[in-house]
Amino acid sequence: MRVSRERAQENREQIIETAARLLRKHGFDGIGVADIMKAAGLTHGGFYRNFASKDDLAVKASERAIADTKALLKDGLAQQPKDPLRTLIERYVSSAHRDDPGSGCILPALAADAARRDDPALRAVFITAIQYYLDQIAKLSSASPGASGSRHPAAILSEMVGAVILSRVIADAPLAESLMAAVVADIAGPSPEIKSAEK
Amino acid sequence: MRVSRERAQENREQIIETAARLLRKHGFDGIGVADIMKAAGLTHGGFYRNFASKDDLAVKASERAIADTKALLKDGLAQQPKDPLRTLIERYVSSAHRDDPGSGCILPALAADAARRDDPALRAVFITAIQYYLDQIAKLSSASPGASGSRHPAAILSEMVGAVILSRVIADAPLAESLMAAVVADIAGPSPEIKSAEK
DNA sequence: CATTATTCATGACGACCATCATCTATCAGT
DNA sequence: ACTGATAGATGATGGTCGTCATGAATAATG
Repeated sequence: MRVSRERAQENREQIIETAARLLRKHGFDGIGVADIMKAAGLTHGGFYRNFASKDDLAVKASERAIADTKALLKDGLAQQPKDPLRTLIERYVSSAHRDDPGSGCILPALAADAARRDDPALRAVFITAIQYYLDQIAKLSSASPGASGSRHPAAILSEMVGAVILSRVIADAPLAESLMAAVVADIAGPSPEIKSAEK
Repeated sequence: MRVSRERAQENREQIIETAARLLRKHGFDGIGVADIMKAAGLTHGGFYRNFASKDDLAVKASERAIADTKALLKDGLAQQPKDPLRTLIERYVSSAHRDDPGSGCILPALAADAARRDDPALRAVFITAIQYYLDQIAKLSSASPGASGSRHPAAILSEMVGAVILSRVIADAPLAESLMAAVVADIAGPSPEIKSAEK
């Protein structure tokens, strides 16, 4: 059952895309190769022609997930150019992000899983993601009129990641909403509406 | 192969203790019932007389892990009564905690895993842990001379949890050390030695 | 001391896992 | 059009998983 080169490449992309979603949703150990292939519209047979191992796919899927997240962030910032740090935080620490780990940042979704494997390639991907966020936060901080100009980017990133993870365990409970609101206000300052109302 | 009631109870405790350690270290899906039992000095046969399922053990092991952490925190605070918030943060966001998830807080170790299961009992355990930390931080914040008196406890807890998770992916790299240092300083203010040197 | 109850070991069960061998159909190059 | 290469389907492999049935050995009970 051979298929055109072009189509084979599309299939490969589809596998990575699907894996990026399912691995973030179910964890590295929570989803199998066969299920990923089925979700990608294929059978498990062709897997090892495309990837050396499941771990190999995990690396490539994580890279893809980061690339997607970067693009998403770029779009978001372009849409709301003023107070970009607030825009980042409000999108990151949100119920939308909490409820859809499959298309969210890999750090809250998979960092704990990645930390348990001693796969240097996988770790490198996550370190790259962290560095990216640190750079981005540093840049946005200096360009923002917010209250957190002086905080270290590592502190802000830690807070963002922790908030999403905690809100995901809490799930629907109101505690999650108040936690997220507290974190957003802590990083970006009180919301502009409130600030103007106080005047 | 019957054993005294007392001994049976000890075995049960041993299983929970061992599970608390191994689950935190390897994740819920990273370690099996047989391995846990073996590490506890038993075979896998007697497991289902003690626990209804592996999920049941996960709940009880998580509860145990929290209880141990509470005791550890209490001891730590008793040893260094001044500036208790700083004491908490310095112990929580440390390379010792980063390098030994098996005896550390369940939140960075297992919250992401717990968030993926829809086991209300397990979630409840984690929510209890979060509430405990929030209460504790609120109490210690007001009793501390540090700079973070006005921050919301949820913001501080998120930052602590995120910092430990991120430092675990980064592992040995110097980036982890600088991240942890930044977070400690962010929450507890610059270290007292530095502060006194500035005078 | 005899009987009963119960803890744990041995072993098996079906399900799932990652991985690979083989085969088939069809694309790519001639 | 013919032929070799190859993507992907089918199916098997050995291993591991959670769970349970059985049995042996001994503590608890009378």
